[in-house]
Amino acid sequence: MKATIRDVAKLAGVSVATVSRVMNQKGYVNSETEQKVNKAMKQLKFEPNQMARGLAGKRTKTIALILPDISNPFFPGLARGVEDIAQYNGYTVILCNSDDMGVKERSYIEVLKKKYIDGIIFATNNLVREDLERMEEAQIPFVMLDRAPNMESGCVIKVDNFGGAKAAVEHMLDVGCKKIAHVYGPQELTTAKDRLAGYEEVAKQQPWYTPTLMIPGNFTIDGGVKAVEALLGKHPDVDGIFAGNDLMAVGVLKGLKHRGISVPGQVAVCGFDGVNLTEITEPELSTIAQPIYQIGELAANKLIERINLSSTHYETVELGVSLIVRESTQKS
Amino acid sequence: MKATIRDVAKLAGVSVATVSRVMNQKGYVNSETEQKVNKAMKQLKFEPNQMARGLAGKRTKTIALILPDISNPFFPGLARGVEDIAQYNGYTVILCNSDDMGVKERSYIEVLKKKYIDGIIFATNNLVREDLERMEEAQIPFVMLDRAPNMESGCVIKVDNFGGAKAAVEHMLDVGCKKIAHVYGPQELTTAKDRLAGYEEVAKQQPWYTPTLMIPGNFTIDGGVKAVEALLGKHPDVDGIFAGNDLMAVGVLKGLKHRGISVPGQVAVCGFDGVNLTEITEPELSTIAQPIYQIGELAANKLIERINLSSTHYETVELGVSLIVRESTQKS
DNA sequence: AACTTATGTGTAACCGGTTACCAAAAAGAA
DNA sequence: TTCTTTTTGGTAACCGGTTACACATAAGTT
Repeated sequence: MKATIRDVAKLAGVSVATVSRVMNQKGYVNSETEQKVNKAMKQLKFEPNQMARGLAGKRTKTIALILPDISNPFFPGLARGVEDIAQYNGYTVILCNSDDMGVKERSYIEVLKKKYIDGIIFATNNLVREDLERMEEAQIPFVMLDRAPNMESGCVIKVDNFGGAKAAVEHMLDVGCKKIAHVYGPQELTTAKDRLAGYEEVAKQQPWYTPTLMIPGNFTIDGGVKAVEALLGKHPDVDGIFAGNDLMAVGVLKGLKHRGISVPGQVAVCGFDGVNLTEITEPELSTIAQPIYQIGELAANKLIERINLSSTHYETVELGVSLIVRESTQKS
Repeated sequence: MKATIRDVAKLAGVSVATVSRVMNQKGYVNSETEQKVNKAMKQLKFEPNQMARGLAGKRTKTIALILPDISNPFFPGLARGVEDIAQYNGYTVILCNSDDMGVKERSYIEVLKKKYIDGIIFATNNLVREDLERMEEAQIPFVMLDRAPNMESGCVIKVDNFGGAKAAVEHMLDVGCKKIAHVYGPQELTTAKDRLAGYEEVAKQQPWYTPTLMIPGNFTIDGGVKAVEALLGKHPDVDGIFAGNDLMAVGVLKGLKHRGISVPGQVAVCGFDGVNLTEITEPELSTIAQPIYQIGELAANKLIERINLSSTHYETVELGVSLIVRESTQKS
């Protein structure tokens, strides 16, 4: 039925080793022989069995992307970046949703190990040091997104959350806000923590600064809605809200709308992430955009680089973010 | 390093065949022997190498999901449904973005074949009959989404696009619309075609019906925006627009906003699909919701069923859609 | 001419499972 | 007691590649 390397060898009148050498461009092969082999491969429509290759050579040309939830609007773009680069380099990507649960992540790692995956990209935050160490032992290259760099190996890709948050608050001051609140995400996440820190850095310099202007929002739309309630109770006079991510910013918009407060007229709103949905809200949301797609690309590129070089040295890359000004902060 | 089946056999004092039998619960094994083997497996932390299993047994416990673009808001939910079911059944899913290009899809199929994937879910529409036939020959089970059923094998999952479109138009008539336009998607897609047909079915009965009320919109936000321009030129008096999908509905909303036309006051708008972003527009969008997540689940379940039964008979399942009424059609 | 070194190709073991086939012991039937 | 039939378990081939090692020639050095 399907041609094997031995069929090709027989047809070309050479040994399997030679065929293998031709396929993989490895070792010495006389160019005439090579022609013969190539012709035989064409003729038999030979397709090397990846399974067999994997077994013998320990390479599967498959990587995995573990993320919390592909339904979260932040991740499709990232996944797309990863997939495009993977595809370009002949890799295939396995998608894993962990719902941000450590157990699920660990169980995925086990499965992936058994499948001899070549490497893993973690867009999650629940693995403890120990888990990562086990990855190293198992010699599985990996890259992490938005992690605190407390390892001696592995690659971490992050964006300038601190700087981005500062830029957001400064921008809001620029457009004339006199009292800016911050709705922050889960503090176990470095991203959320850094953004909060960025807010505080700038806010602390302001006369209106007070800790109760910082409200938890859980990184969800609903969290944003609730945060507005909580906030307006204590500070009916806020005129700017910086949300720790776009989802919460959308929630904030909803909450304000519900209260009959106009945006940006009475309150300016700024998000963080730059997901597509910031363009379809009314008003459109100003936001600190992360280069989401590029992060995916970079992660995949770094991973593939590590796979090829079987290098494991610690490395961290920080990408910049950019302020995108839209209607939600046009106070003038 | 890693324990193999032979290590286990040696430790348990049995043969590899017995170990394999225990692992796979196949053939006769004395329960005492089984205990011994299980103990040995525990002790050595034996993890069967999936690669080897695949090579020998032709099963990889991996399925693929080929879709146009995971960044399109319709697909993350679908992918999530697929992944959840796959995961539950011990399968792993490979994600492939085809950008709706036949070439890419075909090239993916080739790659996936080489990787001995167990089955494929197509959420795309560019494969010709010939391609599908080749899949059958290769004995790869597959299920398709929203395809015209012109095959004698394969599983097709679809939703009631025709009925949904009718329901949308009827709903708009109910709320008092006197002239309803339709922005339709690419007619190569059965989904778009069926929705257009559904619109026509109801609209034709109305005194205001005229073909120029049907405008192409390309299934994109921008297409929706442009469609509004085109439409308002010819029919400044429309008071209802039914968009063939939510993305275009969002575009329509944007276009109307730009023209200073109020929704739903002057014009009611209804979308189709039920993607999340319909909840964050202003006003929130009424839409015909597809059970997106469930479609993914069903597709995965059907595929796995086919893999297990190696059945190939033609089958088509149609799911219902539901009208979700939100602000954009509350004319009263 | 004698000795290296580079080039070209084949043999066979190996990766780690699955399974067809065979043999022996235990249980049941005649 | 003897002859099936059912259990139980081992041997070894096989899946389809990769690659260490051996061997033969050609080319380059002294």
